[in-house]
This record gives sequence, structure tokens and C-alpha cells, in this order.
Amino acid sequence: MNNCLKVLRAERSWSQGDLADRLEVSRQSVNAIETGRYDPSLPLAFRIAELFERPIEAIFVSPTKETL
Amino acid sequence: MNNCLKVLRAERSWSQGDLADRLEVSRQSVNAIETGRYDPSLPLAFRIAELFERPIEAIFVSPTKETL
DNA sequence: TTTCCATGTAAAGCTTCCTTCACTTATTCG
DNA sequence: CGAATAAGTGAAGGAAGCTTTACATGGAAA
Repeated sequence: MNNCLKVLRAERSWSQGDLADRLEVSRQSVNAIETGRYDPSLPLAFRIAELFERPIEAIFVSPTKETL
Repeated sequence: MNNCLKVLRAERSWSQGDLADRLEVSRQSVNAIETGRYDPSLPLAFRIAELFERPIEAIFVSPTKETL
């Protein structure tokens, strides 16, 4: 599943470690999500959405809704 | 995590099995999510949101946002 | 160059999600 | 009554998310 975590993070000049601390997950988890190796759990997706003050749908893009 | 799947499903007079078919998961998964035994994965949450034509946040309620 | 920080990734292990099979209970309908 | 459908749950196993430890690479800055 595509996402714009990297962009949102860069806008704030946060490292992956900074973001991981705020989300209370490991730096490797943030990296894996950003590089598309796996999707976050729903609870983690909610924490991410709350942190960036955006709806989940504005951060993660369902594969069935990708632009063609 | 709280959700209103059961209500949305009842509004359409679907059984858990009906909903499971539309989501392409097992009936037990639908039941487990409805009864709060576990949260759906993010991809499944997207399919649910698309099926009911509502944002994820209108169906699932983050524990950090529950009404007190 | 050397040091420092950010990033990417691998391995092993645990937890959570999801499956199938199976059984139980309740309700409805003939 | 008996038959059928819906819902809830348990067990066992596979897949995915997340952890810690560890190492490699690249860029910035001294």
C-alpha cells in the first residue's frame, strides 16, 4: 500500500528515528512502512493519522484506488 | 478498537457470512472484528470503508479518541 | 580522512491477523 | 416437533506486523 509518510516526515525535518519515537514503534518499523515492505496495523495507522492531523485516507492509498 | 460494523451490516440486512463474502474474508474474521476480538489489517479496513462508502474514521474508533 | 548521523536491510523471535474445521447455541419457519 | 440459518467460539496453523540486535552504506561536516 502506497503512502506519503516520507514527505510528511520531511516537511517536519524529522528523521525516521524521531518519527518512530513519536509513534512509539521501532525505527525499523517506520522504515519498513515508508519503503513499502509492509503495511502498518490499523491502530498504528490511527496514531500516524493523529500525529499528522490528517485522515488515514490522506496518508495511505488503498491499492484498489491507485491512480492509473 | 470500537467499530459500528454490526450496525452498518444490519442496516443492509446482511449476515456475517454475506459481509464476509463481499470483503473476501472468512465469516469468522467478520465475527471476530465485530465482537472486538481483534482489529482488521489496514488493507481490510480500507475494503470495509469502501464497501460502506465511509471514511475509516467513521467506522473504526481509535482507543485514544473514545468518548469519555 | 575520520567521525557522525540517517537510512536500508537481515535474522530471529514474539504477537496479531486470518484461515479452515468443528462444535454449540439461539432463532425462525415448515 | 424437526430442519435450516445465524451467530459465537475454540483449536491449530500460516501469514503479516513489530521487536531487538547487528551490520553496511551514504552524505555531511570537522
